[in-house]
Amino acid sequence: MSYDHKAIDAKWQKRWEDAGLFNAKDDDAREKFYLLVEFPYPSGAGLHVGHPRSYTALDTIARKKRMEGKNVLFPMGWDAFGLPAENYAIKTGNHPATFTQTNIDTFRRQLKSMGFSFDWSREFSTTDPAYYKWTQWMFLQFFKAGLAYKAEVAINWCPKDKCGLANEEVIGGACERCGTPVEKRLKSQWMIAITKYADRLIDDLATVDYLPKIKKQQEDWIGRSEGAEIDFALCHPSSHIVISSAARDLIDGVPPIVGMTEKITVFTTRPDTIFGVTYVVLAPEHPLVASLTTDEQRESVDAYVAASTKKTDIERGDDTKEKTGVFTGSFVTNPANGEKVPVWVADYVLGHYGTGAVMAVPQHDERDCAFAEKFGLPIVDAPLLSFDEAVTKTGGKKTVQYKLRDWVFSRQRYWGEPIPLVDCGACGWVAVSDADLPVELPNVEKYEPTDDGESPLATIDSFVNTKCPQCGGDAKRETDTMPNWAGSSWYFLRYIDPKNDTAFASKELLKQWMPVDLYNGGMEHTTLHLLYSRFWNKFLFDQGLVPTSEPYARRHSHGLIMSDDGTKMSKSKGNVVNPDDIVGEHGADTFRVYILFMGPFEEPVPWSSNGVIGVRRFLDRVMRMEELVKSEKRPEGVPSEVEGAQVKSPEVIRALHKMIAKVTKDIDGFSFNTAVAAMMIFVNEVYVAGSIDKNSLATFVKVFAPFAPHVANELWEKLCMDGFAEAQPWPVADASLAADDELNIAVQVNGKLRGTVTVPADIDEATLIATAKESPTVAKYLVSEPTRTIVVKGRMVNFVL
RNA sequence: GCCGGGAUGGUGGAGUUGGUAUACACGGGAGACUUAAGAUCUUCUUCCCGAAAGGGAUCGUGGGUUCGAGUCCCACUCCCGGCACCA
Repeated sequence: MSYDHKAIDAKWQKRWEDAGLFNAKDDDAREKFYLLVEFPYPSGAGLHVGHPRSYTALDTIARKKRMEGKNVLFPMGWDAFGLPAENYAIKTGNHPATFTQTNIDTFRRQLKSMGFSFDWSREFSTTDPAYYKWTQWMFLQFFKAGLAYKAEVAINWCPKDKCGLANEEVIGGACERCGTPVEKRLKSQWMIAITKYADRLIDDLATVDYLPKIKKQQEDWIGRSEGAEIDFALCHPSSHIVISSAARDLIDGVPPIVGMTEKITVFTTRPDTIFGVTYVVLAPEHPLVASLTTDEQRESVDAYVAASTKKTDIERGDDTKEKTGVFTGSFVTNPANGEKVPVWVADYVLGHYGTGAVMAVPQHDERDCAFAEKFGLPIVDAPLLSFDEAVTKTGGKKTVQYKLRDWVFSRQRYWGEPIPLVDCGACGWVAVSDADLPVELPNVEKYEPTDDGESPLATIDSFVNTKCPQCGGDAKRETDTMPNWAGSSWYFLRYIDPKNDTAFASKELLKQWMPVDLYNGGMEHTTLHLLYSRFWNKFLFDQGLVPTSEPYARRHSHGLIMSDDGTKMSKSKGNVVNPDDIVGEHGADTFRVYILFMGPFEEPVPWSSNGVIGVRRFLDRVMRMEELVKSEKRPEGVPSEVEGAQVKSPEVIRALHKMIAKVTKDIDGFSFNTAVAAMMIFVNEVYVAGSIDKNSLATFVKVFAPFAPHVANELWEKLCMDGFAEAQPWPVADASLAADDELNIAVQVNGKLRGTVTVPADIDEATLIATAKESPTVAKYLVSEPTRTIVVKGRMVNFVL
């Protein structure tokens, strides 16, 4: 017999919704628990089986937490700005909002069909003007605090998407979305000074409970290294050294040089190797390159710099290729020993890191060594100083450098939040006043970026031309939009107070609900969304707008669901599993339990259609347990007046309490696969016993409810119990009822298993040893008296001869 | 190259602070029920030898520590992820 999943799924989903069972309560004496899953981008393809892995796991936790008496906030919404909707709009001419709305409706229907206990009353989309009003408002707080600034920078440019990319969106030198190699392009962009928070973003990791690999990845991405800046004076400062301000601005991260420069400042983490310096290298972008180049060398240096700037990051980053470079003709003095060393230009030195100049120590650095060998530069074996000695001797200063760069916040696209700033000839960049927020996206005829790489908003005169909020004069709006990471950087705050139109959320409610107690998401967001949102929250905290410095108390992460052949599911390969098919054919609970059972939550696991069928069989078995209540045979000696259904089997009771203990522990430890196995073992025990009393079955149903809520409630109702299964308190295991009265003890001779003995659980050691010795399979190996006997309580006896 | 994480039956995976390796499930075999199929139930299923009793081997490879190692240590091979000329 197979249960009717379609009827049962629909019946309980409707009842939950009608009862508002999963809505979080704002004024509630119970302890709060805020669970968060990454809200999806509602793509046209619909929900992928990968999405629900995270949702199912946290839904199970949410349901258990409610049963444990917590006031649970478990919301869902839509991260809906982004390129796919825009590309669709470009192709079809339809507004991306229409497409997005259709997709949201599909996603919502799919999520509801799985019975997730989201609080749908708090749903919103980042594309709602009532939401992005506050995204814009927050951007203005960055702007007013001086953390948002416009800069002419060499940005990562994707020629296919015609769009600038943040450092974090470039994977191996290629566009994260389309894989096109990114180019460098000089562009005026809005930046946010995330680097100002670099130290806190690292140091505060000590205050949160993240998986170690997540912490590590964030630390490495921020890439703090401690070293020193050391000046190398020019040997022949000449009057032709003039630094144009334009040249200085070319370099991101290099502070403007004041006055005449007669030195090169390098950054090194190894000042102790200063005596081994045999040359100094400037990045091709370094502002001193032009002025340091002598007339004899000018032609070759100019050609080299021109060639380097044309290279993509992939070409330049290829460290397997031979090093290239060229001599400038100038020399500097080693401040430690007065030695004269040549200055070279080479693109293995990066313009954006440190000072864009390095002291080369071929003896201690592989790259310097390769370069020195290629160009015949000396390699000297010199004595080492201590770090501090070296800094003092060279007159250098200790500094810290980061790999993290400021966040490029401008996108030249349509489907994003407009940056709410206007450019006034008289006042410069001015914030749109709060009363005029949101700056809504205007309708455009063409959604494509312009050929010179401007946002399509630039073509809408009625949008662009405006008045300055400060002086009232003619001004022009910024036409760039925000990256799609903007809306997701603070969405966890909006769930707390989603309808508020006077603030992004009320302070009282923020204080009540923050921080997020448990946040689960993909590892791929560790250096993007997770870092951005931590930074964003820290900034709001500094502004006194949110109550906690860290947004997420705990961060966990799930593995990918792979195709059954172990490769990634992809549309092009046609091996994508549609959750609708599984839910339609086997029901929501089969889908949920399979997702949890298929493998360890943190690991990637292949999808198996057979595994799904196995889970469905299990659910059918669970549903049929009800028959075992009615058909129980009364054991010998039990008086007839005891109601048959209430006769308790000690084996079942013991199995029940073992199962409760195991499942409780496993949910808390994210071991959902073994929790499911524990419930299967219990059900198997019940079938072996051939009967179960009603109370025990009801207890099982409560434990089962967070995993398979539809089947659990149906069974709950069949047992004539009142209310919802998930409205019951979470069962507590009784250790005394779970304890075995007899134990199987392994008996070893010289560490080799030679037999087992079954003994009473409370046996004393001497009796146990005696029993073990007499065991027939063991006795024959005991050719002499043991020199040593090792007893592990409740487990084994080992005789050492 | 550097930094993480892995490697357990035909398959996905369990394996406590070092203490009966292979739980649970899939797949497969045999049987019951059925006109039959499916479903369900019973049962076997790490490998090798053996009719069985039993014995031997086994957690990527090779060493080590220990009464005892999947688990700890050393070296190596392969796989997955992250970073990648960051001085």
